[in-house]
Amino acid sequence: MKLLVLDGNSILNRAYYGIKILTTKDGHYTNAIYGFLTTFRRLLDESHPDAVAVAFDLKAPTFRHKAYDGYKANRKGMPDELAAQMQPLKDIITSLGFRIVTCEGFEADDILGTLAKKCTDEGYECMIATGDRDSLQLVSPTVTVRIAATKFGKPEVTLYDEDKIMEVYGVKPRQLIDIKAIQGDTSDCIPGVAGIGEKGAKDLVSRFESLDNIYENIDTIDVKPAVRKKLIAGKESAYMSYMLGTISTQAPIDTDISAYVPGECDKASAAGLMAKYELFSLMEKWGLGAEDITASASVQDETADDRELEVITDKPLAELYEEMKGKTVDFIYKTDGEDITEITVCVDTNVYSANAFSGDFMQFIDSFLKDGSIKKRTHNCKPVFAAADKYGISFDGLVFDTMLAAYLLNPNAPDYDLARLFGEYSIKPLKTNMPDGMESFIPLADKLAAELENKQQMKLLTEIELPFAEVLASMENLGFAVDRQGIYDYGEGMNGDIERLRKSICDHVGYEFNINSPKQLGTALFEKLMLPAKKKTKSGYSTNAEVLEELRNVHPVINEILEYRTLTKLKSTYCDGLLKVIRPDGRIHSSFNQTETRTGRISSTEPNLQNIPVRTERGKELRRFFTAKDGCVLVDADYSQIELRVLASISDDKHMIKAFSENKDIHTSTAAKVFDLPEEMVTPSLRSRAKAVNFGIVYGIGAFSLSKDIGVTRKEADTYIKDYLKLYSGIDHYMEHTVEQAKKDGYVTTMFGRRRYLPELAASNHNLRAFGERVARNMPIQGTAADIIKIAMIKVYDRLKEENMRSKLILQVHDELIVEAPEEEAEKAAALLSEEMQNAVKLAVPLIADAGIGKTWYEAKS
DNA sequence: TGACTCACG
DNA sequence: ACGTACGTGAGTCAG
Repeated sequence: MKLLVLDGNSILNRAYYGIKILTTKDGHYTNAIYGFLTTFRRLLDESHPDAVAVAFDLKAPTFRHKAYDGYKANRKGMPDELAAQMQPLKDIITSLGFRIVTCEGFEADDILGTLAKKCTDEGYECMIATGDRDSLQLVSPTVTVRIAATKFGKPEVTLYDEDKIMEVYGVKPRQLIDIKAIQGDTSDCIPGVAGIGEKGAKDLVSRFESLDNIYENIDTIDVKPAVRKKLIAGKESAYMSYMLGTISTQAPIDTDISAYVPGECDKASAAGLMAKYELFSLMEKWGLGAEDITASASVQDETADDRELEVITDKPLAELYEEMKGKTVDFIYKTDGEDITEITVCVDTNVYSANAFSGDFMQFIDSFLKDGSIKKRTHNCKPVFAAADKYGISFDGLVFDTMLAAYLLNPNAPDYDLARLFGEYSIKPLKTNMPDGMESFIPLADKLAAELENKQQMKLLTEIELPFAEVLASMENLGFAVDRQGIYDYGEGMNGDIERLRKSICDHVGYEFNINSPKQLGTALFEKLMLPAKKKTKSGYSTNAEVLEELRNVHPVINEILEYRTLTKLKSTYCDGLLKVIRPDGRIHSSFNQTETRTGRISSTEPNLQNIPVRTERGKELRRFFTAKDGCVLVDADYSQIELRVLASISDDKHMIKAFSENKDIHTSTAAKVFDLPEEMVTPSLRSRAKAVNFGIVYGIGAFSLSKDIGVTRKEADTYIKDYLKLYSGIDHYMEHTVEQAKKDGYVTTMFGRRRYLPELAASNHNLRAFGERVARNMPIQGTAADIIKIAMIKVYDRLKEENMRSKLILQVHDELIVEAPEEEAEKAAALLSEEMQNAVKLAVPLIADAGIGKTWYEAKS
């Protein structure tokens, strides 16, 4: 018989601090539950116990604070975010069939001790799993301790037997109590012997065996007089500490080991709970599947959908197409990354599959996709738009996309994979004679559609995200022409400078080292050259540009390091990076992700074309190699101050609206107001401070960060902000109102109904909550701007098509659009672009977009 | 894999 | 008492 005993509280605690905060979409914290169950599973798999007990302290344990927490230390309980996870975890453990043990007046440790002793008495093996080291004293030939830690979000288990303890501590397990009795333990309020610490205690016990031995021979043992004196003075305290430090083996609990043999797992309730806490990745590990969620009570009480799907295999595709006309059709598909290779469609309750080997597959795809009378629902429409675009067929009649819908419902989700969505939304599959995914897709689509209606986001989906996916697909297919040779030469041209700098830097330091390693660089600068270290990071000295900037005048090597960093960044990320992704057509085809950001912006990957250098002249040069194909030019237009205009509009601030309506330079206008000067008197320096304040306001601002940004004292920065908010009282009011509303609703929204949930606002952790508040202030602004440019892009795309122009939209960089236009169309395209951008939506202030034309991105950017 | 750094809006 | 602005992606190092 083998018993596994878990110290529930300490493992939960370790899990909580070892895994970054995780919440479900409605704000339940789950990171500790997740970590605990991962560790638990691992322990079971590694030790194969016959019986399992999970011990918990009865009252919420006091979270151990370090001394500087002062008098509050004893009153501060565990963080709310952790306490809230306790009961759900216990429920899950119970439903999995395991027994939880608690005992009034005894700690979890004592339960471990009692069960370990009982096992020893009965000749059983006992395995203890815990997060802290107190239990190591229980180790014996038949009792082992596994110290479970969670590092980098992964469970780590270290096994301690007698040998390992001897190796680490140099003593036998029982002697750990003696050491503790002398050393003490502040976190457990064990005094020990005053004046003797870890080293001294270890030394004494390893030389003289035990506390008793030491005191019995206190006059004759070989120790320094000072130590002897401390020992004598602390004798009473030592013996009291010994008692406090000894784990009880007498807790009045059920010690019939066979009573801890796990019972049947109640799959339905375990799966129901895991689904409720969105712990889908755990379900598989615990042998639970989607069918178990279905069986769970939380799903059963919902109105059952008893439609039954029938898979039909022998209908000619041409007939199938006829059958679909005028109906709503659900389809899911597979691609090989390029083309659609397989499609499954559902008409009424009949399911049909076809793949690239079916006779008239392409013909079918063509007629199916282009027929707008067929209303289509699918998951992830962009690749379908891309494939259709590639073959020159149109894709019409799309009315719903579960991926985009799920993103709108909650942009915080880790991904939008179908399998995860089935779990998250507790989907009960329809009955079918041949499961292929459609049986779950249909109820998912129905459910998401109902949710979107509920939250009044259906328009956002059908009028923005769905048509926008088509625009993105087109941009991905088109790509951006580049001058391969130009990029290559530019990169090669830097090699000499990089090597010269590398040599010189190593000469300054006095030895060869890897400048790319922040660790080695930190050592070189702050230990070898003894430069004053400003900031520290978790793992050492900070060497970022901000820190180095301040050391510029301290040592000539700093300048070279900064230059080295700039050049190697340009070389590796941009030159080497871009050269790797140029396709045979001479163009770079970035991927645009529509469901990545929490604000509604898109992101660009492989490569990221949204962070091509522009702020420095040397970096900006790269844009000379982003060109238009022969006979074409680039038209580039960007919004002027779109976020501040959005802010002026949604906050309805009369001063800011006035400034924009009069087409004023907003930063100058702000400076004039905040510093109480006529606009003509605003110096560039004052303007740039005002600019920083405007930025700060958009980001949710703090006086400290603002002061750092513009180099004034914190107090001055604070005055700027106060004055600003007094002058722009509409903004002040808006900011307060938004945060208040967010706390009430749990989410914020853009002008177009895009949402972002903010579980952080309910956090007890001050920093986390403050972060939530900044996000609450920023997201509606950034998100509304993102909505606006999406609308503009759809309009530009449609107009170019309508007017039969050959100009094409090829890139978006948040507030900037780039069109590749035949030379003869350039002027018209530029006018069209600015016009559609400016008229995308109607705000309380005008939207301004300036367009430029040029052969390269460098020249086109106005 | 996470931490650090730095490129962009 | 605390820590320090919003949103991204990529390259590099080191454990």
